[in-house]
Formats: sequence, structure tokens, C-alpha cells
Amino acid sequence: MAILDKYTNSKKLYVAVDCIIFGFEDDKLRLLLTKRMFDPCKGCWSLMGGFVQEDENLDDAASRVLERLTGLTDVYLEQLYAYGDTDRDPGGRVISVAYYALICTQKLDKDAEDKYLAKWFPVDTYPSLVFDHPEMVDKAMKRLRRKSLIQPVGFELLSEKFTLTQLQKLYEAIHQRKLDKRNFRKQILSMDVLTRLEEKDKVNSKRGAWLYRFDKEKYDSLLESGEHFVMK
Amino acid sequence: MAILDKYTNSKKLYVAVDCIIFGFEDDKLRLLLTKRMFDPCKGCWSLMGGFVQEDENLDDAASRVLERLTGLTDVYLEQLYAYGDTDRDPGGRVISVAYYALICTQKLDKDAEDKYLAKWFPVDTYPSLVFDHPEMVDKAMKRLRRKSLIQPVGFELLSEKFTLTQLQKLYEAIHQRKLDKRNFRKQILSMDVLTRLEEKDKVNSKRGAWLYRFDKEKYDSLLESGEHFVMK
DNA sequence: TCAAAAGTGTTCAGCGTACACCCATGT
DNA sequence: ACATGGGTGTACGCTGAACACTTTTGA
Repeated sequence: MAILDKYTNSKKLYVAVDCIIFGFEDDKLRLLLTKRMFDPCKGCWSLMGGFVQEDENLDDAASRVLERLTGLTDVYLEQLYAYGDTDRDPGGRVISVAYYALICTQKLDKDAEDKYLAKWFPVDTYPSLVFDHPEMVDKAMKRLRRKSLIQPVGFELLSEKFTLTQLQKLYEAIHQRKLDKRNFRKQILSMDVLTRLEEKDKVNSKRGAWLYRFDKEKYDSLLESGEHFVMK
Repeated sequence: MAILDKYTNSKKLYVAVDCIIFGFEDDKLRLLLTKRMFDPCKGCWSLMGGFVQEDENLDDAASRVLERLTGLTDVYLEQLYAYGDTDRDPGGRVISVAYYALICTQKLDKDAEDKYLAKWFPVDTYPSLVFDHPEMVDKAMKRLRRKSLIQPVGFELLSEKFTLTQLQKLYEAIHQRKLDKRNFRKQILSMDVLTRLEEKDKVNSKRGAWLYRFDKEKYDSLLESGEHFVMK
């Protein structure tokens, strides 16, 4: 096939995806890591990854890898960066496209988790990781910090119903700093992207706190009106 | 080699880089495009690209492709995004990692430009491009807009010495809106990252305008003092 | 009754924004 | 003398940030 002349002169390379999986539990941002089940570095902590198949889009490969580990589909998943140093993987020349995912830990499939020897670690104290995976985690954290200020991605880490205190704790975990309760509430409520439900959460307080949910329609109206989602 | 068992079960793929090359001339932001010299889509306008070699880092591949077309090294070059839909290139399964470059058009190697049938186009009126290249250009524009507000990348598009008016015109071109002269000057000068030279540019005005240069050392001090580069 | 979390407004300073005129010089 | 681009300061409104007390209720 003449059409492929120029292409077939070049060498093909392995292409993989690796997933940085974020969760939120006990007021801490956490990472889901697995133990590598094959060499090189068998038994070491690693991001969950897999090779991209010939008939599979990059995004689909990332979804597949994520579903294999968590059992979850319809998860927030965003491409982070492509890592391609020749010596990044001692097992061979592998280009890895990193994705980060935000999941609600309550919805997790525990079986899959066990199967892949996976475990949650707080983002500020996770074990050493193989290859350039620490670099990936670092970049993912920075991306999440930036993104959470200008797009409503944080809600992906909470269950559908949440209290304002839980939401604040989440932002505090992502940005690793305390926020002022009154200012936080004023700001998030002023954007009018939440709907208050007719229910209270009595688990965390005797008095009970109103439950809210993120309202996609309100968010769309906000954007249509020329405003933006902004947290400070 | 047992170490590669898991890897050799997977198929390798072609990996390419494509470069979105920005320049600034006649108060307009411009794109350097080439005519494809081989099938598929021979003769169509395209971003400059090339395959990643087996012994070559991703970033190095992008630099090589950029140098081949422009003759320039030491250019601002940043990875943009990895494109990997199975049907993105009718010539075969190719993962493309897009990079964008900011170059000073005055330093351009005209010969290389001719050799690859390359041509500059204003970013608001460029011809149709092959594959998913329009999507790449769009993403690069957005990245440049965002980045230029929080990091001093714009200077990469100007020659070393420039007037404040030229700098303002550049920001206006990137953001496609008029800026207030007094506010613009106040803001850029208040950060103290420019050094005023003892020379004036008399090309664009009779009176002459002071020439400035971006001062890396001043910029580093700004960061050390906990401040940030911010343009609004 | 007490401990623990929920909920609620105001004040102030600093910044972003709008805005108009004089200057220098080459033709 | 005039046309062209260069250069400069102020006033105001809005927003971000700091800050403390009352309420509810289960134990």
C-alpha cells in the first residue's frame, strides 16, 4: 500500500495509559494505587495502567483500565499529559498517556479493588511509586487544584447529596489550606449552582445539616448568562 | 526475555508529534503551516509533524520537527495534548502528541520554510487542515490565552527588544480584544519584570518609543518574593 | 447542661476599571 | 503647522478577606 510508505518507514512503539485515581474520604484526598503484578518492578506500588489496543481510542483505553480496577463507568476522567522519555520504563520503550479520575469512593467495587491488590493512600503520604509515576501524581494534583477553582469538578468526589461542610472540607483537602466558613458558603451559594434538598444529614451533627446537590441545569444557566464558576 | 512477556503481548502503535507554531507579525498572531508532501492528503495544509523514533524522547522529537522546519533551536515549546482516536488519521493508527511553539518570526530560517512549502497564516483566517489538526490549533489558542495571563510567555513571540506598544498589541492579538494603554502599562511595569534600555525605537513613530527587554532575573525575584506574574 | 457542629452579616481596604490630555518629532 | 504615535494620573465602585456569636439537639 503506497499510501503507507512514509509511515512504514518508522518504528511503532508501545503506548500505555496510566490512571491517577482520586477519592475523598475522612476529610482527606486520597489516591488509589495498585501493586504491579508483573515485571519489571513486580510487587511495587504503581498507578493502574494498561496498554492501548490497536482498535481502541486513547480515552477508551483509560476508561477500560479504570473500570477494570474500580468497576465504575461514567466517571470524571481527563487526560493529563503524555510521558515519553526513552528510559522512563526499564521494561521497554513505552509512551504513557496519563489520565486522572475523580471518583466517589462510596460507589466503589470492593472486589475489583481486592483483585488488583489496590489500596487507598492519602495524597500527602503515599508510598514510592515506579517509573515516573510520582511526577504524574504531582502534575495531577496541580491540575486538580487549578481546575477545581474554575470548574465544578469537586462534586465528582462527593456522593450526589452532600452538606456544605463536606464540600468545604473537600476544597480544603484539595488546596491544603483552611477556608473561612462564612466566605465559602457565601461564594458557592452566590453562584446558584446548588439545589438544597428537603433533607438533613444527621450523621455528622446532632442538629443536622441541610443536604445539597450540584444542579447541572443551574450551572448551564450560569454559563449562558456569561458568568463563570469561580472559587477563590 | 521474560521481563517483557506482558509487554510483548500488546501491539505497538505509530507515535507522532505535531507542532502548532505561533508567530507575531503586523500586529497579528500567526500560524506556520505546511503542505503535506506525502499521502494521505498529499498537498493539503497541515501542521508540521513527524514520527517519534525509538531512541528519542517525546520532547526531543518535537524539537527536531520544529528545527527541521524553522532552523530554530532554543524555542519555547510546550506539550499540548495527546490525540489518539483510532480513525484520526486515514493512513493508519497513529497517536499524535501535539506541541505548541512560540517563535520570533524575525529569527526565521527562510530556506527551511521554502523547502517545506510552509506559509504563515493569521490565526483567524487559516485554511482547512487535515485530520484533527483544527482541533489541535483550537486547543493551542486556548492554552496560549490562559498561559499568557499567568506566565511571561508572550515575550517569546517578540524580538529581544520591544516597545510597550508592541507588547500591548501582542496581548491584544492573543486575546482578541482592545486593552487600555494606561492600565496595560501600569500593570506590566508594576510587576517590575522589564528593563528599560537606553535606546528608542524610531521605526514606528517620529518621537520614538523606549525599548524594553524581559528581565529573567527580575522575574525570578518576583517569584521568590511570593508574587506571581499576572495580566488581566 | 454541655458539647459539637450548623448557620448567619458587616466592615474595610485594595484593586480593577474607566477615562483625556500633552509631548516630541518628522514631514 | 500638523499629523502621528508616545507617554502619563486619578477617582470610584466592587469584590475579597477578616472576623464572632447564636442555634439546635443528642447524650
